[in-house]
Amino acid sequence: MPQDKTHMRIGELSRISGKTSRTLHFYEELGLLTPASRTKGGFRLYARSAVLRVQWIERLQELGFSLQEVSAFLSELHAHSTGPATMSQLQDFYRGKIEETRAAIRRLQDLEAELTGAISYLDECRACTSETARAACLSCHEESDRRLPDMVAAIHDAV
Amino acid sequence: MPQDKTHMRIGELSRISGKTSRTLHFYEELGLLTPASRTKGGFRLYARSAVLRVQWIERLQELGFSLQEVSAFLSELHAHSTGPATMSQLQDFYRGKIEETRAAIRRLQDLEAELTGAISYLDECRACTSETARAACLSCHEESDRRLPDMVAAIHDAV
DNA sequence: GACAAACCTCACCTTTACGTTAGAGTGAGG
DNA sequence: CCTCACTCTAACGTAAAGGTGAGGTTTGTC
Repeated sequence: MPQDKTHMRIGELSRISGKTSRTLHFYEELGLLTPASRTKGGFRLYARSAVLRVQWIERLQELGFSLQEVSAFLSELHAHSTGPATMSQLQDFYRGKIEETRAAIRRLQDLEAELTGAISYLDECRACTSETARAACLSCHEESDRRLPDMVAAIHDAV
Repeated sequence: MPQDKTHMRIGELSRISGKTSRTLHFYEELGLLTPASRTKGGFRLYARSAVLRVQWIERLQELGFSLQEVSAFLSELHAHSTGPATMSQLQDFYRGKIEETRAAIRRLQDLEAELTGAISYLDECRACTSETARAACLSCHEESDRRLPDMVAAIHDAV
């Protein structure tokens, strides 16, 4: 067993974090994750906190950051960040993305509404297609107050 | 001027849809978009409804569909879809993704909350760092009831 | 010391959704 | 007919985020 409880090799970090070792190597290439040390033989030894770091990267990715962006931020941090400025920079970094995140949420909600609209339109549609031809179906709502949703319209000439 | 008002060449479709002509070519390669006809010289002529089609593709992409998936769906439609079944298939197609979309929204909302939490934590943090050293800052909330957010913790050992 | 499992460093492969020339042909106005 | 903007096909390039060996070394155990 690895005689050092405060450090782990890449396999363990991999198991804990759910990332492959290739991925961890890759993060290292990008400067996102550096092993605390190495064995004499060259094996990477990670601090326990590396797990946090990997999870952090994962979250940022889910927020739509690219690994490049994360790496750029970390460099910036190392470059001209003295003490408390770090926390301020972190805040700016997050503030920058939160509006984007909200916009993404709104966009998805709009799309969800469109989907729901199309589905319910098609529900009505189904009711009248059972005994009518498709050609009739395609216009069966024409006198209805319901407008043909774009999500359905785009398919009309498709078939 | 192109003497046919019901058709347009790729440039116009490109302008209207905001996609480059390369993109439209690409869609065609994937079977997502077919010109209604060609000029004798070989220029693509698109129907007006092509605009709808392109927008539809765009929406599906935003919903997380890959172009392959869209193309697969269209093939399926062409293959064994007779009349009204089409609309039913479209419905299934949409129903399949709506749960995923909702999950994506929830995920983003959670992340947004994490971001907000981190930002406000750092707000408090800033108040006390003005006259204390960074080392102190890093633990200045230790006795507080507020837990150190993961989004902040991961950065602690980074610098 | 021997062995297996884990690890190392290259270095090329994969997918997605296009971008980017290259070289040639087309269409409409003048 | 000329010209110029537009379009054609074909084919190679790109970026992101790893995957997949190859060939060799280290660790820890027996």
